Amino acid sequence: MDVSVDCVVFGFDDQKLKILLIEQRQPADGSTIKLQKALPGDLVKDNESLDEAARRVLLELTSLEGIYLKQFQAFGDPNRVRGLKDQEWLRSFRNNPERRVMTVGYYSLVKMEDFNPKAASFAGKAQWIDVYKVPLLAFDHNEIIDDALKMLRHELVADNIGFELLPDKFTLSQLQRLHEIILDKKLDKRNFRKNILKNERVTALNEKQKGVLHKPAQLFTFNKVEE
Amino acid sequence: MDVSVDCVVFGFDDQKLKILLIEQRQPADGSTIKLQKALPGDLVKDNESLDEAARRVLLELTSLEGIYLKQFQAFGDPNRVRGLKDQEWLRSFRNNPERRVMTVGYYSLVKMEDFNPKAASFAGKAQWIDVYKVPLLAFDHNEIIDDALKMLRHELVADNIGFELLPDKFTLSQLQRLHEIILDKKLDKRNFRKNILKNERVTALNEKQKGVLHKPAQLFTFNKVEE
DNA sequence: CGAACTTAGTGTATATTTTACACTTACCCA
DNA sequence: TGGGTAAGTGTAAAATATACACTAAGTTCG
Repeated sequence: MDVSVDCVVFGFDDQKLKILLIEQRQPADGSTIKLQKALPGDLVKDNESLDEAARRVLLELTSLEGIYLKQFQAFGDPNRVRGLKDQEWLRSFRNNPERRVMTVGYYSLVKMEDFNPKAASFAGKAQWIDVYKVPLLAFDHNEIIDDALKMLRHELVADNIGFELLPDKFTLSQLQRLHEIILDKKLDKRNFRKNILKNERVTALNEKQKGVLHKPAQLFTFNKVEE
Repeated sequence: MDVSVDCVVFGFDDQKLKILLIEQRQPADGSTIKLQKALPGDLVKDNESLDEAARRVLLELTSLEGIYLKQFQAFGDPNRVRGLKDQEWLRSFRNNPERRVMTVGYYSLVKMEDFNPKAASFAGKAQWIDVYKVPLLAFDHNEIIDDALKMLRHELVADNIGFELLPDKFTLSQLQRLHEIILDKKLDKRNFRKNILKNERVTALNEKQKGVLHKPAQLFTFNKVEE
C-alpha cells in the first residue's frame, strides 16, 4: 500500500472562506487522462514522517513555513484511490495500475496576505475556491474537505484558532465575520467581543484601521505563546 | 510502506481502567527475538478498509462484535517500526528487513463482563493491564496509548461515552467511579447525578442492585439510538 | 462646512448553568 | 436492634451566557 498526505488549506479573504485546490491528472477509465481539481497532496517519502510530508507539500504549494497544520483523519477505503498522483502516477501506473493508496488528511490555516502564488512551485496551477462551492473533485477529496471543515468548526470555537486566518493586525469585526462565515450563523457583536477580549493573548494595538469610509476600527493582534 | 492498525482496548473492572496488551515477538537488534508487550494490531489487508482492519483485530482478540471503536490518530514516524508484526514479521523480515510501517490508532471500549478470554483466538496471550501502570512497550505503543487516553478523556465528557465500559445495567455510583478514575479527579455526587440524568437516553430500571452489604442502588441502563 | 452615510464601539438586566455543600434512607450483618 | 456502609436527595450562591439599541468617529458629497 502507498501512503499519501492531503492538505486542506483554508484561507479567508474577508468575504469568503476558501480552500486551495490544484489541477491534477487522473486516470478516468484506466488509460485516458482527464483534468480534475484535487487537494494538494503527495506520497509520503521513504524517510519522512507524515507531518514532514504535509509540511513539504505545503511549502511547495505556498512557499510558507511555520503555518498552522494539523492532522485530522486517515482515509483508507480500499477503493478510494487506485494509482498514484501528479508526476508520480503516470510512471507507476505502468508498473502497478492497481496500487492502493491511503491518505492522511491535514488541514492548514494560512493568512492570505502572506500567500504569494508567484513564489510557489505550483504557481498558476493552484487556485482558491469558495469552500461552500467546491466542485466534484478527484477521489474522495470532497469527503476529506467535509471532514476538515467539521474539524475546523470545532477547533475554531474550542481553541480560538481563527487568528491564523487573519493578518497579524486585524479588527474585531473581521474576526467576527470570519467566525460567522465558518460557523454559518450570525453572532451578537457585543457578546462576541466580550468573549474574544477575555482571551489574554489578544491585545489592542495603538493603531487604527486606515482608508475606510467610516469610523476606523481599533486594530488587535494575537500573541503566540512560546513553548 | 506498510500500513497497520493498532487498537487501544479499554476495559473497566469497577476499580481500575485497563487496556488489553498482547505478547509479541520483536527483533531486538535485527536478528534475535525478544518477547515484549504490545498493542493488538495487524497489517491492513489488501482488500479491507482501515476500519475493517481494526474490527477484524478486535474480533480476533475479543470475539466481540459491535463494540465501540474509533480512529483517533495516524502515526508515521519513519523510524517507529522497521519490520512487521506477529506471524507476518518473521516471514517478511527475510525479504525486506527495513520495511517501514505506519499505523492508524484506534481506541475501543469493551464491557469487561462480555469479554471471554477463552473464546478469543489470542487466548492466554492477551492480558488486562492497569492503564496507569503500563510497562515499556514495543515500538511507539506507549505514545499511542497516551494519545488514546487523552482522546478517551475528551470524549468521555463531551459525548458521555462511559456507558460503553459498564455492564448493561449499572448504578450511578459505578458510572461516577468510572469517570473519576478516567479523569483522575473527584466529582461531586449530586452534581454528577444531575448531569447524567438530564441525558434522556439514561433510564432507570425497575430493579435494584443485589447482594451488597448496604443500601442497594437503583439500576440504570443506556438506550442506544437506532440510526 | 455641514448633512448623510457607514461601520465601530459600548453596558445592563435576565436567564441559564455550574458549583458547593450535609443529612437521611435502606439494606446487611453480628 | 444497633452499627456499618453506601445510596439518595435539594437549595442557595456564583459564574456564565444571552438579548438587546443607541452614540461615536470617520468618509464623501453637495
